[in-house]
Amino acid sequence: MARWEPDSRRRLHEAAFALYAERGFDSTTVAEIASRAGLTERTFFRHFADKREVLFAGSETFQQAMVSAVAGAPGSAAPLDAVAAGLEAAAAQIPGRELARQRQAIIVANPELQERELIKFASLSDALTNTLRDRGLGDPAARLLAEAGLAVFRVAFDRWTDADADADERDLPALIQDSLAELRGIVTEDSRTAAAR
Amino acid sequence: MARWEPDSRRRLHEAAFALYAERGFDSTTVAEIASRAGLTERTFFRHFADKREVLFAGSETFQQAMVSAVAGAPGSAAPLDAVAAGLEAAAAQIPGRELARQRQAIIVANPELQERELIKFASLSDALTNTLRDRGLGDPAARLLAEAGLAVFRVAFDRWTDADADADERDLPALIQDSLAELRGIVTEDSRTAAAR
DNA sequence: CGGATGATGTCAGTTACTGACATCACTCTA
DNA sequence: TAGAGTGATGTCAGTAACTGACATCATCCG
Repeated sequence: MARWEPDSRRRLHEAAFALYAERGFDSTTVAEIASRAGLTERTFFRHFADKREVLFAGSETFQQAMVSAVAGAPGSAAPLDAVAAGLEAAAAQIPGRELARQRQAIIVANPELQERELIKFASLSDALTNTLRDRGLGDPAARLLAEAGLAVFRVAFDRWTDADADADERDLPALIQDSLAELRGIVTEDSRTAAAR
Repeated sequence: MARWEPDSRRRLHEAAFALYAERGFDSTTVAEIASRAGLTERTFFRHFADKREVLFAGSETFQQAMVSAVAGAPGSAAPLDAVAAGLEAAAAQIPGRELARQRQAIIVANPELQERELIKFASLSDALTNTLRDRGLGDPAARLLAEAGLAVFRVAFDRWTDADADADERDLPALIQDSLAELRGIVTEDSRTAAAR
């Protein structure tokens, strides 16, 4: 028999997520999380930098998927199409809608968690900007496109999680395409029409 | 003689700022701040919600100045001009360049402080979006303009603080105008020119 | 003159997080 | 195959952010 059960990190993650969902983030102590996972508090902090980081565990993978897809898009592809590929690749990293919904509910209920989410998005934006620069984009264009792309993702993601659970809704990739089409519409639209909005 | 020295909050603010600048944010304890201000730790937390909030003390005033100026711009003014007025009014709230520089140095050295700054900007963005909606702007337009306006502010502010201290540089309002002009240029530019950047 | 007020002090407690060291199944090597 | 490493975990003590409850006492107001 192994000295330790093998999946400490996964068990900690599941325990934390469940407790945050049940009692709320603030009312959950790290000691309780560790205890439910059959481990100690000290071990929790060996796997996660802090109490918040549990909810952002997949973020490196997420960022990596996005960046790789953008970098790997054909050189002939338009910048916005490369970004679209990145968004879809990132979306594929997200597990299931119900989990995403629960996670989002935990985050919006707590300002500290919103702060953490904001800095994760900022890091994503930086990485995406650099990747677009590597594709030959100029300085303001790369940053603007990165920000716009992430805005598209956020809009699509919010629609996906806000959708009524009972209705069988469109999936995330489809919503990303929709949102992207809206962005194209707004940007392409001539200025007289835009001013009338 | 008064029972308490009158400016507790100001003294705490000055003490905290000085210590953060000298030793860094992490290496400063609230007990030290309170002690330098001639007060107790408990009193610190009566004036500031947490250790970070000291560095964002003016943010409500800042936001108020910006929102008021945008709301008070003549109804005939173009949305972007109303935003420009807001940015200048907000800039007027900023004390001096040397203080701003020191503050920025403290913040960029610490991720927790960057998180806090991000959420302050998010709040600013929400307020600005709502104000623009009140002026009759549509839904995606208001948000986009708010974000673009704040981006302009950030660019101008960074230039202002990064400028060599010895050279007598342009002031913040002038840099805001410059940055705004660049935004107008990028947005107005026809798409063939933009693609070549 | 006396009670209400409000900013501060005091104190005890909780909890996130850290560093140092011990443990012990497993593995690799001589 | 013995014995030295390795690595994930446990144990323990400590620091510091933050909170709640209650005391104090100059000032203000009736």
